[in-house]
Amino acid sequence: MGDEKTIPEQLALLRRGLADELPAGGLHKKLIEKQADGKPLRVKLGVDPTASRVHLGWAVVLRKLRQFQECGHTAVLIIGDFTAQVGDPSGKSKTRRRLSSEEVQQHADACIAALRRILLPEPLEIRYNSEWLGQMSMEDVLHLSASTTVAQLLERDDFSKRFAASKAISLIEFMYPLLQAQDSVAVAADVEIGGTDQTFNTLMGRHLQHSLGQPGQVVCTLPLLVGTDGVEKMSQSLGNVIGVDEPPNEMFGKLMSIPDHLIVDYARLAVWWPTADVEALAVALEDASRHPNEAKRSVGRDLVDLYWGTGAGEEAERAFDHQFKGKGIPKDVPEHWIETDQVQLVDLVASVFGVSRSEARRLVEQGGVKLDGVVLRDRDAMFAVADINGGVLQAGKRRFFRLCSGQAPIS
RNA sequence: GGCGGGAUACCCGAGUGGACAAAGGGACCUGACUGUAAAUCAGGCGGCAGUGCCUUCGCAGGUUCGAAUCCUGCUCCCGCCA
Repeated sequence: MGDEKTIPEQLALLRRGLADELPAGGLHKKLIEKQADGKPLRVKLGVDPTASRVHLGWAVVLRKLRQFQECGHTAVLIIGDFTAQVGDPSGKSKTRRRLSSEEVQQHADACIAALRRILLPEPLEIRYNSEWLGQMSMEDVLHLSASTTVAQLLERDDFSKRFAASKAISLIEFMYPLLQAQDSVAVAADVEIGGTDQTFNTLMGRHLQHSLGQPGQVVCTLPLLVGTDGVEKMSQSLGNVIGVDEPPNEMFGKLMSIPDHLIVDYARLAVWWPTADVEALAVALEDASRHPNEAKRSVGRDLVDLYWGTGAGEEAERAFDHQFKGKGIPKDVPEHWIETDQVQLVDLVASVFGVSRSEARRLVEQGGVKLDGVVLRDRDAMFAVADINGGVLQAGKRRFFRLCSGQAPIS
């Protein structure tokens, strides 16, 4: 499809934002080899459906995969339905809970839809690794195990740390890198993309390919995106994520709440500004010629545009200012229907926001509850529903519901 | 197979007969400040109730006026030696 990019052009794009390229210069070599054969690269990215939501952290590697697609290479997306049940120990200091196959299947379905938001439909190959891993016999497994040694596995940072600290390392975790390596063999990957926490696993793929006489894949690692808490890597279980399918206002708002020191990372890895722009931004923030708030807005607008189309960012920014700067009530507020005639404040708050009555009581006592912008402090207050019909009840800064009298229309 | 250690609220982690809904920290929530940033300060953080009640300290029993704390059995986890 369309105009071929030259190799230098490709490299400029493909190397953007990379944390590492292993072996150094390997990408260039691969491109030349493959071009000589007249074939595109097979670029592997494995995702384990351990979570149901695709967030900006995943998007980092997905975008990179897409960039390969844009250069005409084949994206080989591996859904780790088998490995998800094994549980990659990467970066974890403790053993991960194993998921059931039902959970994995659900997650996989939910994820694929979101993945397609980022990847191009062509050239794309989607494979499930149960296809080959699920078929292996004990003999195959033993054969696979023979390709590496305990000493090699212990080179992995988190393994060695845990080992040194007398923490548990289960055998199943030990196997994980081998399984992932087997994926590379199965799809004959030329390149594998992963986060920096995948360095060991991806190199194991290269190692295994070599020992089976396959050309070894080039490994491209990308920095891990730090989550909205500014400390941990973005991960659904830590609740510090921005989902790629979040509505524009949410997305923009969450981006505004990230710590300042992450602005540059997000510009580079979440919005993929060109390298020069990212560097200029970093300098401007450093010498204070650019205000962090303004820079963040700019990144936020671009982020929202990226997922919701040009113009969506500006709109989200306006809504943001209205809600938080102007302390206004947002435009689109979910409705909450009340079927009784009278309600007591605490009951109302509890049912509207879905919290316990104790929690509701606290909110009221601490001045966190407002009706149409007016603080309500009397926890015993009774309201005739007719009087508050159409009003907007607010808890804290960001929870809003429009009160409606009567029965909710069937949806 | 033997020996030892452990299981406390979302997480880490004190508590070894009453004053324990259970120290402390983190996360989180609310308020102030502000750029919905950071830092800081104040309050909160099982449930129900106008301060009293109910459920909670791996599970099941028991001792006691009274147990997270003592006893018995069980489950699970970890380490060390073999």
